[in-house]
Amino acid sequence: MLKTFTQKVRAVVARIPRGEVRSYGEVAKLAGNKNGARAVGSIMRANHDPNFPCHRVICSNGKVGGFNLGKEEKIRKLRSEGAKISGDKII
DNA sequence: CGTATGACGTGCA
DNA sequence: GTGCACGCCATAC
Repeated sequence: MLKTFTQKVRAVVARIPRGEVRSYGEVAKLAGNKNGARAVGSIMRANHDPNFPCHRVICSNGKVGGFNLGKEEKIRKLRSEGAKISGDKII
């Protein structure tokens, strides 16, 4: 039973289809807090699960945002899944 | 409980 | 497009 914001966020991010991306704000909204974009970032940063697709969460402006292993690695993963990226921005 | 920090978002110059 | 200030939320101490 998902009741905490963190758990909901994890569930939402886990549902993101391969090759697709979702902004922190969108995830936060789907999780219940439309203004919890920053909280989502904190949760993602705290998560260390390599099996968790936290790399599919980007900024609302199209930027890839950040990543524990470096944004370059994040971009590489997204590209591997079929996402279109120009520089550090999603197309 | 209060403060500081951070993988954000929006508005404005 | 770029840079800065403010607001928002979760977590660590």
